[in-house]
Amino acid sequence: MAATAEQRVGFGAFRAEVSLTVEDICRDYFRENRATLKIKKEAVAVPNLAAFVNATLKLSSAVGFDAMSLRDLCSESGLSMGALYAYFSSKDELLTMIQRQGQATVKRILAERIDHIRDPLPRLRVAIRSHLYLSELLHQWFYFFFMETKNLKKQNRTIPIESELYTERIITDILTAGRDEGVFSVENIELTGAVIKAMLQDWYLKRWKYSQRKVTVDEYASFVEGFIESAIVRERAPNGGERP
Amino acid sequence: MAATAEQRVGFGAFRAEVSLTVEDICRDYFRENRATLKIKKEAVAVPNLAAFVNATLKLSSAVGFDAMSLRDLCSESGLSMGALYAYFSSKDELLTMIQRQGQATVKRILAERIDHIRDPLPRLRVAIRSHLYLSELLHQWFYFFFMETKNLKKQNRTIPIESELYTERIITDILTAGRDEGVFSVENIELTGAVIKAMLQDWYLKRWKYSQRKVTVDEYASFVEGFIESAIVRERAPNGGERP
DNA sequence: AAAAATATAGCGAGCGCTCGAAATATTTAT
DNA sequence: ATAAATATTTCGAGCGCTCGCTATATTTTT
Repeated sequence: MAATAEQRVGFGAFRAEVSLTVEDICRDYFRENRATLKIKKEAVAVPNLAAFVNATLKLSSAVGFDAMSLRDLCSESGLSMGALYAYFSSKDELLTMIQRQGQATVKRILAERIDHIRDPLPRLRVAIRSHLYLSELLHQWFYFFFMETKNLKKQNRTIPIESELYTERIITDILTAGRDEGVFSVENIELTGAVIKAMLQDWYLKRWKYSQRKVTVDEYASFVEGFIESAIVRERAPNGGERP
Repeated sequence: MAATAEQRVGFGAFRAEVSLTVEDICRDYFRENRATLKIKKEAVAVPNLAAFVNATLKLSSAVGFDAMSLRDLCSESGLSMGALYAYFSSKDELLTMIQRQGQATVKRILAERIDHIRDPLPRLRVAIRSHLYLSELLHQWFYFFFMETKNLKKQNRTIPIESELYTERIITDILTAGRDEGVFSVENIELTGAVIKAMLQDWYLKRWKYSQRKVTVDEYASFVEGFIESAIVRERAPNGGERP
């Protein structure tokens, strides 16, 4: 019961509320692409898609997408080469699917989380926490986005760039609103947004470091919040960095 | 004359003072490994090593080290497969050489730059600027360090990890000294060091973004300095963020 | 029995790497 | 000084292997 209660705040609450699995993301993909997919039955397709995606994320985080062979991928998935090519017409399509579905999911959830919050300070806090929590929940996806961008074909190169700028834009829009309302003191909004983004990214790029030091995502989130606020918040209330 | 004068401060001055070329780094490598290298004459070996290293950095920043074929590497270098294997016994040895020599060079220059500065605030400033300037000067090397770590064999995996922690340690040691002397107000030194490192890293990981926005390394350095100091410096002098 | 899904053997291409010969530079002999 | 002998460096075609991918046979579902 104590454990359940603890999960009602911070990352635990976030995880419970969004309840997002790889299968969910694959189901979206299946339903959006029913027409063109060779495999017709959802009950068969979705678990198999999830198996391929999970195996891809696992193997390519170990050796990189390029170095991952499709034979290894199939044996990790428990399926065959033939099955793989019934779902994806090429290795590149597999890569593109993971990129597109992942980015779209992240974008959707981020928007859902902050849309209803108006005041700049709480909005900034939720944006920061949501990004960190999402990257914790979908750690392998985030790592994949960053590391495998260079393997994308030209037509898809813009997706991760847009995604990077989209997230940064969320931050800078909040900073602008906060400055206009007089609650933030920000000299250079563009660069402030960039370094906030860098801090958020470090959480999934250096996971080995933080998990070795036993830093939790909630600790990191609180720290980053405090660090940013001490640099940009005009007047701090006595408990400015805390929430009830 | 005006251009020369401008180079006396910031990155221009740094570049002039350290005057570091790829050939210099290759010369170090040649002299340290004279005994085991097949090619004996320095005047022959050093330019050819530099040609291979330059070509490797260029091609692998475009497609990744793994995807770079040795045939492409040779034609980019203007030398043959046979020549390549007279200098490196395997593709992996080429990778290891670039990692080791690069990291050692960075470590050496960083130490040279800060060793003589005692007071925490100026020491922190020089550490931050030196790291940013070095990553600007050796941009391809830094990018290579980060992106190609996963391709290293297990025996060399510890090198980039040590290097990451070494740089972070330089920062956290300064923070600790500054706190002890009462000039810094830092609650969590470990995490503060980690996010400072993240900001330094962003400069070479997102070069496309900053060059597109026409942000210079000196502008970025000044901003990061100011951002960090507004979060950790106890009392700021009226011109606390500026230098004469 | 027909349709849908999966399994497997095999293809051409491109990979890292090797090796004997060719080219070049240096030393020795006359 | 010149030629011969030797040492050093460079070359590139070819080897074995694994890759992404496919054609076809087999199994499972309806």
